[in-house]
Amino acid sequence: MMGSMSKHPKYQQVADALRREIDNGTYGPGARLPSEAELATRFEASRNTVRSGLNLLVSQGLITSSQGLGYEVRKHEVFELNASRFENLQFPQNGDAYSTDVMNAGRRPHQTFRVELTTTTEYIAQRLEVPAGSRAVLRFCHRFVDDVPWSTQATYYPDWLLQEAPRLAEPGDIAEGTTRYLAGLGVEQVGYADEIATRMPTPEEARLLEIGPGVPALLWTRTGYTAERPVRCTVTTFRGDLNRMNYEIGDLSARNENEAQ
Amino acid sequence: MMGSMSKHPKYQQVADALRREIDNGTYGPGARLPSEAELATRFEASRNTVRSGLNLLVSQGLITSSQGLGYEVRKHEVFELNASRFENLQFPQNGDAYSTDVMNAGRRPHQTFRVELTTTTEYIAQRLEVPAGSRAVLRFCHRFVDDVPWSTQATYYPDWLLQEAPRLAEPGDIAEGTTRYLAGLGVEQVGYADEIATRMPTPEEARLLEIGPGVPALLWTRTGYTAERPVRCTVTTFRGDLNRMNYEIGDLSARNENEAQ
DNA sequence: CGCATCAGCTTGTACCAACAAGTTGAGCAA
DNA sequence: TTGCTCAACTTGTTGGTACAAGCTGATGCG
Repeated sequence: MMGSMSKHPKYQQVADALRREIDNGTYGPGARLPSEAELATRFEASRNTVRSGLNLLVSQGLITSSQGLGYEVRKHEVFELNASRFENLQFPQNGDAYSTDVMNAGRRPHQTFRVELTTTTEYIAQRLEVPAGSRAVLRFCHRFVDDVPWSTQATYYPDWLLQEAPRLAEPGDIAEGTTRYLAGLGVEQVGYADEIATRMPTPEEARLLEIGPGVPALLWTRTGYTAERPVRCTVTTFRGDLNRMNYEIGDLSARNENEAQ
Repeated sequence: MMGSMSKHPKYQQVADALRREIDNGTYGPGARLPSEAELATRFEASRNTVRSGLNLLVSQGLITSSQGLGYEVRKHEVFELNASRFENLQFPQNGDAYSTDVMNAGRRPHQTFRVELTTTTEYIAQRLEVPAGSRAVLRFCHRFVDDVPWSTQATYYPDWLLQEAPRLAEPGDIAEGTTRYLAGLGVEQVGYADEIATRMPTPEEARLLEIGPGVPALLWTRTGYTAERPVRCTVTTFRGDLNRMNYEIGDLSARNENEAQ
């Protein structure tokens, strides 16, 4: 402790020391860290300084804190999302694929659903190739796994499509699935463009998904096209710490059959 | 100011108020916020309380701070990454595709490169289907755009492959590209598995990519397979605020030809 | 035994003070 | 003019204090 000789600020030394001890297993996933008072003694720092260091680790997603309980090392439990799977399955607007996926993993799925008439943001309008602010139907889905918020999914359909497919604007599920419904009306999707982005969640997103500090959001935008033009744009928001997106490209069929055994 | 009646803590009210003003354009991208002292007066709070609020916005990636200068609203400049493009191009290990991409965008590319013999981490070993800790060649690339760090790319080749392809372990570029080199030796890639994840950067990543607080990292793992087994695993790390990953699935060829015009 | 209370731990919020360190522009000296 | 110094701003760091609020287990009453 004497000759640290470091020109780093003290709160950073605290954070670095704790990070090392978390990395090397001194404090494993789920373990409780010493209290602020104990750390203050150990590092010969004030409680405020120790708090600054801990705060750094919190905002880096390494630990969490709860009043009355203390700090504990975050444990990561990742849920794999296979984006390629939906290629043939069609997109699970009514949550069929989602529900079976979750139940197959031994979890309990739950979702809320609503439909509303809204106007397009710049972002959505650009992808649907309609004027910004034009009318659109939003079908919104809020999904939970074991009562833990998992994702929000917002699918926008452009105004012109509603003439051909009025049931899109009606509240409630479309039993056969929107993709099949649209295909039955001659609107057939031939391809997708996916965009994946990440950023810190907005307060609204943090509330809906119960995202704590230091955890980024993973945003998945899928725009579906017929041969002529885009027909839908889906923005799905995930908790970044609980999800990973997977794509398979090329011919891995032989491999996948192996893994299935 | 009088009847706020809010049970939210004061530092959160400060953060919320500033966030609203950033959202509604009072402070646009790049704008400078009032100083801590001014905000303290306006919100009738101490400097520390104002700092707590500002800190919240910093760790949410909404603003940045610099000593002596003040706080300013972060401006987002996104660089699109088209993952599907590499499907046919082969993976640009020597940076050819990267350099042309960047120069086409009117930017100046720059990269450093090194090769080293290392051992596999659990994560890499699992994807290469080799024992954890086994020997592997790491070809590491650090990329810049206009001298701003852009990405780090680490490609691992399993031990067994070095018997057939010794040049992988030699320092320096492989002129024709590693994929072509391997194909010439009969090691032909037939598919990829991509994984995309996000999390807050480690200090090491934050240093290499100059990632400030409140900005997540975007991790792209691509495992390349021959018909029999994995032959390489590439982990690319991006700044989450500067990059977006794009995939195209299905038949969008007609659309892409249109856009090219 | 069952259960409510409370002491004693934890973190959260809010304030004050002082000084360090980075930036900028005014103003002076060569 | 040019170039340097420095005052006056900015945020960064570190210490202190006090009280609020959440959690847990021990205590003791009924």
